[in-house]
Amino acid sequence: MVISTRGRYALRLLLDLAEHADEGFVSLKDIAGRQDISLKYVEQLMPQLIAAGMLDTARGKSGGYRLSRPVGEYSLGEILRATEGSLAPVKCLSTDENLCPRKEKCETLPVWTELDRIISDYLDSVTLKDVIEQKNQ
Amino acid sequence: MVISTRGRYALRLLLDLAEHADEGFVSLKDIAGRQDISLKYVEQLMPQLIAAGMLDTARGKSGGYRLSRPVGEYSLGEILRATEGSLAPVKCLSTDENLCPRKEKCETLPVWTELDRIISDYLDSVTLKDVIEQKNQ
DNA sequence: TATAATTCATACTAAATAAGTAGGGATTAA
DNA sequence: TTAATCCCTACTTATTTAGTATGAATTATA
Repeated sequence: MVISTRGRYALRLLLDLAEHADEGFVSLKDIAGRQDISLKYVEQLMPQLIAAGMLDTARGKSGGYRLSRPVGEYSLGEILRATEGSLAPVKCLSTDENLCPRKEKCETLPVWTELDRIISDYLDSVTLKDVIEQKNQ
Repeated sequence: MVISTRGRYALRLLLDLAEHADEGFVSLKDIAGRQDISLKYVEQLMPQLIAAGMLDTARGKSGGYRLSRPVGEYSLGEILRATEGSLAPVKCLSTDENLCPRKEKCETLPVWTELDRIISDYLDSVTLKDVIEQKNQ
């Protein structure tokens, strides 16, 4: 799995926000309810999305979240990278670079690198807007 | 991670066999030694590769393994699917299909389906021969 | 100004998966 | 006959994923 629950939930959460963009700040409770996801779990995804500059927030009563940009300006790559940390399909490519001692002579590394590029290219090319309009293929 | 140690090891193992194809049956001990992988761990990958018809084996003393086809006829997709079980980038796509109750109405499913297709297409297009000749890009 | 609804922060727990070990049986060339 | 090999199954450990729990800080609103 390149993409775990964190990334999938984050995406659904941003889509929900996009679809309720006219309602001002939307509370996580509402989103979690609609999306049928644990409130407490989703709360943990927020800091990373905020750090990535994807959301405006309002604290306190009647607070909530709001997209900070037009929906066409969120790529899935950005969203998933923010929540997953990495989209690398093999361990060799993620975490710290000097991990694998075979790196230099490894015959398979070029394949992983290319696969990684293909995955990233695709996910970077699709935006929230595309998903909402179902222009994914 | 789409691809875990199992798949990476299996690939290296088949590459090693390809590069020693002129030596007849090659023992796992030799391969594991050269590739610096635990013999006992690699032994567990073999049944799946054999079941997939990728190898000829000889049991008993001076036995071992041998590729059963020309190197150009092994795609990485086949190798990795045999050892990993699935190459699906999200859980929604693998295991049993009726897993997710949101399946019907899910807005994100088309993206995962397309990503899955892209990954499979690439891995199915590269063969052991390509890797050996470093024609991966 | 009190209160209830919210975000925000941190720690903990449980479940699942990945990775590796271990022991020994079956087979067969030498 | 023996040593080297494949083959089979069970167990163990480490890592990651997923989810719970507690509660402090903030703020609109009654």
